[in-house]
Amino acid sequence: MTLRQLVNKATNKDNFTSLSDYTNFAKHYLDFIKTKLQAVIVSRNENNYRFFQYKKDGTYNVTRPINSDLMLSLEELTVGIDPFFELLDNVRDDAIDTKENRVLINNFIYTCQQSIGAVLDALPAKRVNTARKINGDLFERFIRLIISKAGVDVSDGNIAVPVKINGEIAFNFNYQHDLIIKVDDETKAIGSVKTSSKDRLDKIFIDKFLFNRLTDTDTPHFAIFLNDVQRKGKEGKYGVGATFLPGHFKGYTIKLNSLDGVYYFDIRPNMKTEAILKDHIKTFDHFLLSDIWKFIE
DNA sequence: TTACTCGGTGGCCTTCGCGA
DNA sequence: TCGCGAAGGCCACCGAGTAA
Repeated sequence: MTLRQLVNKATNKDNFTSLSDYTNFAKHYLDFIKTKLQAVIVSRNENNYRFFQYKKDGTYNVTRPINSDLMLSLEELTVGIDPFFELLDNVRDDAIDTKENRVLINNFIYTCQQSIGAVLDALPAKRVNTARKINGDLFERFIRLIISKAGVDVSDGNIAVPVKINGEIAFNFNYQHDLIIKVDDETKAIGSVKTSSKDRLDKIFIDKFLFNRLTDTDTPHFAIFLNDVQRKGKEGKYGVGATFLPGHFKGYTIKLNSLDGVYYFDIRPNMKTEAILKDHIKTFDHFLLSDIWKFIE
């Protein structure tokens, strides 16, 4: 596929309605980047990140940072497709829980999603906001498809919570949720899916606090993030900057309420070592192989 | 059909903190 | 005191949903 064809495909969300659509798109993109890039730029500050620069057909745009430790090659992705679908079908089987499968889950999903994001980075400057919106929506949809494939009833949508003043319903508080996990029509957990936590971390904590207070329930709330890095620097000096705010996370966790799960595909190093963070933040495989089943029990 | 609201993204800018 | 990188916040714009 040419870059133009990839961009045309990525900008139409109707092209992504099944898991196969995502894997096929990633295959085409990984095939493209093997030979048709202008350059691969290594991040100055964290060397495992790469930036792909397109040729003239992509107006020499430079992509978002791609974690080379997670991004699969075309060959690795192709070999991983059947095992990936098989493990989704048997995700509760103890035999599935191996180190290799956990790595496959995280890297496979990361690769498919970043393929879309990186293609959208080829859009001209005037369409960057379109690209951002589409990328976020497609990530949401991807995660819903994965959870659904694993056999869990999941949807998105609005939940209107009536707010009473002096015993009378005064107005409705509308929540738009990315993931609503249900069992027999009963909401068991609510999830947020975002490509990064940037500027939106606080809201997730506050949403849990208010929702449970208004509904007088203890509904679990969790969050799934793709990564928390963004490109920084100028031409020739590209690096990555973290967009995760550890102080805010710890503050809300300790002083408001902790979330019932926070999952990353591209987890930041400090999330694995810093107190409080390492107790509350895990990679996505933990969600799929264990935590989600606790929510629906 | 139109107007409006809400939630989504990542680049860019300012402020802060630390080391030389 | 200065310079640099990290941290934190602002912003523009888009798309979906909903009410009028």
